[in-house]
Parts: sequence; structure tokens; C-alpha cells
Amino acid sequence: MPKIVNHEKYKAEILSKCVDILARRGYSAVSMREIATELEVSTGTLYHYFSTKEDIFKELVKFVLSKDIEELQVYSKGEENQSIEKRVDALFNMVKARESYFQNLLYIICDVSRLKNHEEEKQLIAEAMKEYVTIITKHLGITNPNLNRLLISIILGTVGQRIVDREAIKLEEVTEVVKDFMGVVLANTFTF
Amino acid sequence: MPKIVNHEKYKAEILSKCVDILARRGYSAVSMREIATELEVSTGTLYHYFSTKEDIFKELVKFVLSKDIEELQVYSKGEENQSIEKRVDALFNMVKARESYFQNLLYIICDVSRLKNHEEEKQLIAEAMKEYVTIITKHLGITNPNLNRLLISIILGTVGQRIVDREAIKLEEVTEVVKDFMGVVLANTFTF
Amino acid sequence: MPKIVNHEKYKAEILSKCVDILARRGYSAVSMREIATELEVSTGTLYHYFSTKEDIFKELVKFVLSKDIEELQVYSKGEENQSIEKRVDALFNMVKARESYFQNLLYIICDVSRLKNHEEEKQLIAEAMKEYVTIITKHLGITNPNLNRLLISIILGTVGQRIVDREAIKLEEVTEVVKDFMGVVLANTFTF
Amino acid sequence: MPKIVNHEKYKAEILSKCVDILARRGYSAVSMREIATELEVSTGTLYHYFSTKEDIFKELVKFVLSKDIEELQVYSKGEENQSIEKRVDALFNMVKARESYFQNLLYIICDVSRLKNHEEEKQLIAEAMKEYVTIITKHLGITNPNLNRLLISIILGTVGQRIVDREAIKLEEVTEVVKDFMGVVLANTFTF
DNA sequence: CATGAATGAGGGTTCATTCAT
DNA sequence: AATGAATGAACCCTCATTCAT
Repeated sequence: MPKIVNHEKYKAEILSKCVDILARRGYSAVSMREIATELEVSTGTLYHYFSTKEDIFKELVKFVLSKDIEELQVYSKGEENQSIEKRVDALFNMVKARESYFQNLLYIICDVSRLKNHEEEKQLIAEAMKEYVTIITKHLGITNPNLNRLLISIILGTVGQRIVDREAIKLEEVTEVVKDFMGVVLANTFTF
Repeated sequence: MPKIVNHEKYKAEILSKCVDILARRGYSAVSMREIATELEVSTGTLYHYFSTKEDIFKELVKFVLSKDIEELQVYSKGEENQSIEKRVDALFNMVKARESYFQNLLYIICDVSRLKNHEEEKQLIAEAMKEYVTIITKHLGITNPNLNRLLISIILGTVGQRIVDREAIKLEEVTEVVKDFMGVVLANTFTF
Repeated sequence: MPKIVNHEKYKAEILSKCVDILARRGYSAVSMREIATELEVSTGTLYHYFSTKEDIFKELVKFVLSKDIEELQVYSKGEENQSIEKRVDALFNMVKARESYFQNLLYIICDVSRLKNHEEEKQLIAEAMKEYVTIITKHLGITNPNLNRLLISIILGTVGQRIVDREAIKLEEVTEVVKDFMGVVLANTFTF
Repeated sequence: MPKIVNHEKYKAEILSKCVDILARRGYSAVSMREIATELEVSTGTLYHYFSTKEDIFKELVKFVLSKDIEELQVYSKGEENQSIEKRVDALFNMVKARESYFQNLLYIICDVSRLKNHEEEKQLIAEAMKEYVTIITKHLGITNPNLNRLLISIILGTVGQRIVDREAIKLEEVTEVVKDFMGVVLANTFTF
């Protein structure tokens, strides 16, 4: 009998621990030794679970995206009967609580687009983005996809700006502007 | 001192050629050899003009930001008397024409935030962002900084999404939504 | 002690399965994992029967040499009354049928001579070579050791050439030349 | 201007120094660090001249084979009018003087046949063998290719045996047997 | 007895950087 | 100023081996 380890479970555990370090240090800049040290395992163990560094990253992309969307779906429950302002509030509260996830998403987008043979991962991210649109659509009750895409732009662009300067733009202020904007949207009949 | 002039000029020329390769490949992933090869010079020559790889990147950040803002300032001239729709159009036409610049900006933000001892560069980017706000303010004639920050979010977030999927979101559609929104903004008295 | 019998039996079974892979891939190039995979056991099992990789190889050398000589002795029986031509034929038929064994022998000679602390194995091979001489002596009825050594040279050199080019030299042609030569040897009184 | 180095010449110098170490230690067993240390250069320098370890080996095979044949051709001159005994003597004196070359040849045959994608090198060795036949043919004045192939078998098989046991078989004794044999060959009309 | 998870030294290779020319 | 040869630390990855189960 081997050492009793749930291979898949432990692999998932390693993967989840990799998210932060890979986002923070960057795919190219981080070394396997560095990851191993941070995870308090040997490089050999890392390679026991993942065949290459790229493999870690590719599995990590899948993992992050699926986990994100799961959690987003959870958050969007039980808000159906609220006013649009409340729902925008809830959306941006979620963004605020999960700001690092969205920043990691940006980091991952940059890393993926610089990886060779990354078409599969680009595809995954593209699909995840579509999921985000679906979730926001359901959550806000606004069906215009362009508008929901724009909301994702606002979220990504804002967390992106906040990477370099946390004081420059506040999620609360963005929330207020968006709420006002949504009020206008609902009060008028726009082309969108 | 003609030699120094040539030195500085040639250095700037090298720098400008570095922007694409560094953005495309990433600071950590690209090697000095690769840069030298792409520039058709020797590594020795590279080191004649820049003391380290990090030095190239840091000077490049300054160079890109200053050049961007220069060009942005040029673009914003002669639009003062146009309608808000026209001015939003002009803004997004500029974004469209310079999409790769804004994508590089995102890449640079990611690279900078992963560089050790990057406070100076973060600061530079933060200042550049403020410049962008100023330019947009002047260009659109809208003084609310939150709103202008939001526009930058929209621009960055949109080009970010377009990195992974050019079909997912179109700058033209974003332009339309923003124009509608700006029309409402000017027709009403919002808190912002 | 039936368990010990099984242990030794299984060990011998493993060893016999190792011959091909070790000869084919080479001692240094093959890994314990590779051997284990090919044998459809775990590395742990391999280490249960052999203490080190070198140990496998050393035992394998003994195993191959003893098995070879056993089989050679079997073959040389019942040929005593044949003509010299028939006996040379029989010898080379055996070589032909066991060509891969002789090629493995060459491989093993190369591997052994590159192993550190290989004196014991060199010694074993040297003794096996002497056994070959004895067997050939008995088989052909020619007692000149130099001549029999020469026959071994011919066999080894021929299978060696055939490693790189199976068409370059045929065992049948070698057999004919050797038969003619042996006819002359018996018809004359040479110094050897 | 760069450091003045004749790239090709220095590369050839490195290569020639590699022959012994690679033959002695074996392709798989020797490390680039070990080669570099023995050559008193850095690993970086090794990779400046050769793109991979395999590249060194492949170039080395070409180098050894071409150099061998060059030298063999030199040796075979000026022997045309000698008796067959004298010419066999000269042949085996050459073999004796260059025994390590022939042993290396055996090592290289083993290494090449264990390398993946080694068809080109096998081909080169096969061609070199044919050259050896041609040279021996010219040198001994015996045109039967089977006989000359057999001589190569004798040479290779003898130096092969001598790898494990220098006392087991002496080149002088082999020379005598071959001389007698050649006398027989010339005195009779054999089928070969 | 048998497994395969775990280790970290060492494999081939690339890197930023230095420096003789 | 410009080159590219040279360096050796550090890269990703594999290895023989150990050991808990």
C-alpha cells in the first residue's frame, strides 16, 4: 500500500495555493523552486503532481475561472426582488470583497496572452467572460449584452487602475456613478 | 557635444524599438539576447546604452508614458467647440487607433507591479493616469474626476477584454453606450 | 523456506526482463522508473529486490553471462563426431540464432567498462570469455587458444558491425570463409 | 570588434578534446558540467559553440570518423611493393598504435545505437566502415570484400575483447594467425 | 510484500552581465 | 562605439533513492 494521499485532492490543494504566488510574481518571473518553497514542498513533489510549470499554470487558469464563476453564482442568489440600486450595490460589494480575484484575472489575462500555445486558455478566459455577462445579466435583470460587457470593462478597468494606485479611484465612487447611470437607463428608453 | 546628442538619440531609438517586444513578450520572459536580436544589435551594444535589463524597462516606462501623453495632448486639440457626442466619438476613435498602446499600458502595469523595487515606476504610472484624467477633462469639458476616472476604467477594461477576445466587445458599441450616457449626464443634474 | 524460493525466483524473473531494456537503452540512459514501468511494477518493488540501480546491473551481468554459458554448453552437445565444416556451421548457426545476445554482450562490455568500480564485473566478463574459449575448444576440437580467441573476435566484431549496418556483413558469408579457413588449418601444420 | 577568436578553429579544438572524455565516460553518463570542467571552460562556453549535448556528440562522430579515415589513408601509403606478410604486419602495427581509436569506435557504435534519432550517425558509421574496407582492400591488395570485412571483424572483436582483459588476447598473436591465414589464402584458390 | 509519494542533488540549458578586442 | 566570447548562477526538470502506509 502506498502512502495514503488523495492524489486529486492534494493536487487541488497545491493548485489553490499557487494562485496567489503565480498572480503576484507572474508566470515567467516565478520559479518552480520559489513555488515549491512557498508551498513548503520539494520541487520533486511539485513535479509529481504537475508535469511542467506550464501545466500548473494551465490547470490554474481553469481552476481560478471555474471557482470564480461558482462563487459569483452563489453571490447572485436571493437578490431578485431588490431595486436596481440595491442590486448594483450588491454587485460592487462583491467586486470589492473579491478585488484581488479580479486583479488576478487581469494578471492571468496578461500572462496567458504572453504564453506560447495559449489558445486553449484564451478560449477558457473568453468563455468565462461570457459567463460573467450571463451572471450580471441575471443579477441586474438587464439583458443588453453591450451594457453588461461595459460593466465588466468598468470592473476590470477599475481594479486595473487600483493596482498602481489604490487612492486614485474608489470602488464606492464607481458604484455611485454606476447606480446613477443605471437609474438613467431604467428611466429612459435608450437604444441599448 | 554632437556625440552626446547622437548617443541620446540612438538610445531613444533603441528604446522605442523595445516597446513592442517588451510588451508582447513580457519583462521576465524576454531575454537581453532576444531584445538584441530583434533590434539587430549585439548584447554589448545594448549594455553600452543601458546598464541593466531593469534599466531598459524603467526607462521604457518613462518613455512610453511621456510619449503617450504627448500624443494624447496633440489629439485633443481643435475639438473644443464640438458637441459632447462628437468629442466622445473623437476620444474613442483615438482609443481605437491606439488600442495597442492601451494594451501595452495594461501589460506594463502588470509587469511593473511584479518588478521588485518598482515604487518609482508605479508612481510614474499613477501620475500618467492623472494626466489622462486631466486630458479627458479638458477634452470632454466634464470636470467630475470620478466620471473621467470611470472613462479610463472603461477604456482599460475594454482593451483588456479585447486582449483575449476581439469579438467579445467592440469599441464602437462602447462608444455608443458612452455617448448616450454622456447625453443624459449633460441633460440632467446628477450628483457627480 | 518456500517464501525465499519465491523471492529468488521472482528476482530472477525481474532480472531476465531487465536484460533487454538495459542493453537497449544503456545503463546510464535508463532510469529506475523506466525499468519499473517496462516491468509493470513500482519503483518500490524494484528496490525491494535490488538495493541500487548498480546492483541490478551487476547482478544482471552475472545472470546474463551464466545463462549464456549454460545455453552454449547445451548447444555444443552431440556434435562431437561431425566434420569440422559441420561443427563450424553449427557454431555460427548458434551465433545467428543468438545474435542479440552477442550484441547485448558488446553493450554490456561497453557499459561495464564505463561503470565506476567495475573491476569485479570486468573480471566476470573476462572469465566468461575464457569459458567461451573452452566451449569452442571442446566444440571444434581445435585446441589452439589463439585461434579460438580469434573466432570470438570474429563473432564479436561481426555482430558489432551488424549493429550499425545489417547489410554490410552477413553471418553466412563469414561462416563460409571460416569454414574454408578451418579446412586449411586441419590440412596443414601451422605454427598455431 | 569582438574578442578575437577563430570560432570554427576553437570549436574543432573543443571537439577534439571531447573525444576521449565522451568515449571513456559514455554519452549518457557524462554531464556537460563534467565535459566543461575537463576542458577548463564554463558550461556557457560549451553552449556558445554547441547548441546541445547531442550536438556535440553528433559533430564528434563526424569528426572522429573523418579524422580516422584521413589518418588511415596516410598510413596505407608506400607499402604497395611489400610482401603480404609485411603488409599484414603494417596493418596490425597501425591497429596496435591506434588501439584506443578502435575502442572508441566500438564505444561510439554502442552510444550511437542507443541515441534517439541517430539514423544519420549510424549511416555515417556505416559509410566509414565501407571506407575501411576500401582502404584495407587497397593496402593488402586483396579484393574480396567478405574477407576484408572479416578483417575488420577481427580488429573490432579483438580490441573489444581487450577492453575487458588486455592479457586475454594479444594483437601480435592475432597478427601471426592472420599472416598465416593470408599465406594460405594466396597459396590456394579459395572460393572467396 | 508492495506501493507510490516525497526528497533534493544533479541533469541539460539559458540567463544577465562582463570584458578583451 | 561596438562586438560577441566568456562566465557561472539559476532556470526547468529528472533522477536514484527513501519511507509511510
